Amino acid sequence: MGLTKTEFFSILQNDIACFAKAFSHPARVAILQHLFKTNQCICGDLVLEIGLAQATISQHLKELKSIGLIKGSVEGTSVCYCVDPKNWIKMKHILKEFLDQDLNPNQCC
Amino acid sequence: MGLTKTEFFSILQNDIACFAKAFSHPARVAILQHLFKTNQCICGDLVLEIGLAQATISQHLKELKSIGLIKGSVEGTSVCYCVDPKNWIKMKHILKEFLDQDLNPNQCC
DNA sequence: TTATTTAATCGTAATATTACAATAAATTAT
DNA sequence: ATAATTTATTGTAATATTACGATTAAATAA
Repeated sequence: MGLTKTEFFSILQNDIACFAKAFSHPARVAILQHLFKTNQCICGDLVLEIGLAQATISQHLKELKSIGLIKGSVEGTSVCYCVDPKNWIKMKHILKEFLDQDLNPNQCC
Repeated sequence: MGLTKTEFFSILQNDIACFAKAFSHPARVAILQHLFKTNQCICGDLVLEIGLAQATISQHLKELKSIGLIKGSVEGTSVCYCVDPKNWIKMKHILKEFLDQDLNPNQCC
C-alpha cells in the first residue's frame, strides 16, 4: 500500500499527474517563477530568494530537472539553471488540454 | 521537518501549488475526466471505471471536494458528484497564467 | 422492522515527501 | 598546494499520501 497504482491509468493520465506534481509545491512554483523573471540563475540565488536551506533548494531543483522542466549547466563553481523551453511548451499543451475540457451547462447539484 | 513551509511563499504561489496538487495523482485526473465526459456520476461508477477500492475512490473524491473542484449532492442512497464550474474556471485562470509565463529566447544552456 | 444498497469513516500499513545538518565533490582563487 | 566558493549528496527525522479492509451511517426496498 501507499504506492500509486500507475498501471490502472493511461499514459496521458499519468503524464498529467506527473507534470502537475512538478508544481504541487510552492517552492517549485517560486523557483520556476524566478527563472521566468530572471531568465537564469544559480542555486545560491534561489536560497537567498526563497529562504529554505541550500540542500532543500537543491533537492527541488533536482526534481524539476528530472521531470525535464529545467536544465542546468556548470559555470565555474556554480550551476546555471534555466527553464527548458521545449519541455515547458509540451507540458503546457498537455495541461491546457486537460484544463480546457468542456463544462456541461446542466449540473446535477 | 517534513512540513511544507507555506509561510515562506505568497498566497498565489500556495494557491498554484494547491490546485496543482489536486490533479497530481492519476486517480484524481481520471475522476475529473470521467466527470467531464459523463457530466455527473456516483462514487460506485468511479470504482467500476477506475478499479481502485471504494474507500480509496471516496478518499480522492473528498480531496477534490475539499479543494472545491467538485461538489456532491445526496440522491437516495447514493451521492451524485459533478465538477463545480465556478471554481474550475477560477482554478483554470490561475494555472493558465502560470503556464503562460513568457519564455525568454536567450537561454543559458 | 429488517434487509439491501451506497458512501463515508476509521484504522492501519507501506511508501513518498519535505526539510535540514553534515559532508563530499568540483572548481576557482590565493 | 591550500583556501574559498558553490552545489550535490548522504543520512535522518517529521509529516503526508496512498491504499484497502472493516465498519458505520443513512437512505430505500421488501
